[in-house]
Amino acid sequence: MSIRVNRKPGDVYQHGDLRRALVKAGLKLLSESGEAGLSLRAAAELAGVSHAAPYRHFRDKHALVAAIAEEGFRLLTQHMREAAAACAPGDPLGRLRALAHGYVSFAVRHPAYFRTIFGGAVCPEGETPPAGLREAGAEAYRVLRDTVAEGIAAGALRPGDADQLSLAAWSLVHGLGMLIVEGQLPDTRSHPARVKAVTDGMVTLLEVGLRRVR
Amino acid sequence: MSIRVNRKPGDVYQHGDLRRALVKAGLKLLSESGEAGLSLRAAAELAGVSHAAPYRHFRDKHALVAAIAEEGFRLLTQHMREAAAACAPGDPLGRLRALAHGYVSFAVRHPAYFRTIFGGAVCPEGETPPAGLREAGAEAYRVLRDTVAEGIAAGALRPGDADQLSLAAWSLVHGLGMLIVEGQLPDTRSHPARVKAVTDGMVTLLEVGLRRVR
DNA sequence: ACCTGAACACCGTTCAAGT
DNA sequence: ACCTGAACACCGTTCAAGT
Repeated sequence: MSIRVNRKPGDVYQHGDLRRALVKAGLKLLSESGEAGLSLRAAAELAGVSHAAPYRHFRDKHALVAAIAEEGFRLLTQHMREAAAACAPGDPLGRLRALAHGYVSFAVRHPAYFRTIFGGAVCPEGETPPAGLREAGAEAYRVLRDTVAEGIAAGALRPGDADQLSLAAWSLVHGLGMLIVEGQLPDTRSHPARVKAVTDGMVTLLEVGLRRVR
Repeated sequence: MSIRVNRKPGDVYQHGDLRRALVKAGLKLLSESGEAGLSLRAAAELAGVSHAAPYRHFRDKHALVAAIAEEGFRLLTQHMREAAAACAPGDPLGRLRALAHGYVSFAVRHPAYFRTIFGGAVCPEGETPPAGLREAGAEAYRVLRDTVAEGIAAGALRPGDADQLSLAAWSLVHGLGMLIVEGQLPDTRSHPARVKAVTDGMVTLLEVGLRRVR
């Protein structure tokens, strides 16, 4: 048996890392050409392999897209965490607001990632997304839920089921992000200031609604 | 000039109605095979014409999908109206709740329509959906906004900007519908009772938040 | 074990040609 | 004016064959 050590100039991935290289290529394709530009063959070409090679690592295109979406979801979670980190500790309402801004601003800044994460290409229609992607989603949800629970415990939020409040908050920012990205809110499309204002207004509404009445 | 009166057995559309026949074929494909089954060629075949014929009526596939989405949006609006009609007049809060249930239940019952209406296939990425689809969206929004305005005027809802409240309500139900349809809420996927319960809880939360404090 | 190249069925789009 | 049929470039997927 021989292990190839020298790679040809065209090779852009390390031996054994084709899977990772394909995911990275997919993210690049999404950034540069949008969802329409994401094809299995283009990802293979970017990774420097034949169009059939990806099938060694992914059962079908859905599986590749799901892996790309999982990576995108972790970027979204990181984006939310960073937005919240700028906030003073012990201020769950401010943290909630920061998470909301982080979520919506990620959607606006990376529309192709956002669409892919929550799009139907991730698995056959009618099926549930694969475990890795669901776990990435659960991680993002946990960040939100922890903040909501903290807010309830601190008495800043109206007492209630933390999951119900969290799901409502998620639906709110997710719906807003989707409507903006899909062009249903023409005023906000590519008007960052308008996006921020609309998000702010909506978060204020959420806060007013969820705040504990004193 | 001659007008063809007799159609061959394979013809399924009236002369001059190919456009309508293609939209109808598209809706059928969506219902039966989902988004993946919606192709220009399949729609043409269902309508009984060659794969090149649609280009007489639609500039490209985006234009056909947009026309199908417009029709789907009008079905969604009708679904909302019917849900609200079962409600006592002069009860804006109940009407708002009915609209929310109508919106989410349409998403669950017609996931392929819902995905297509708000999906990226409706126009090239980065562009705004065509006028017809935007008007269909504006019509649905008006139904919601009128109810919100009525609620404010009647003193049932907290005073405020009707557009801001309406956008928040739309985002909430849209986000919930999307998360369910895309399989992000595994508990609700194909569990109608659970969907109803979750929607109900969220609408209650919305009501509590928006209700005028007495 | 991992990848290649040919092959297949499908797709969107264009265009000369037919009526 | 409206549609057809061939053609082109692309796609996902499979499979025998190579190392």
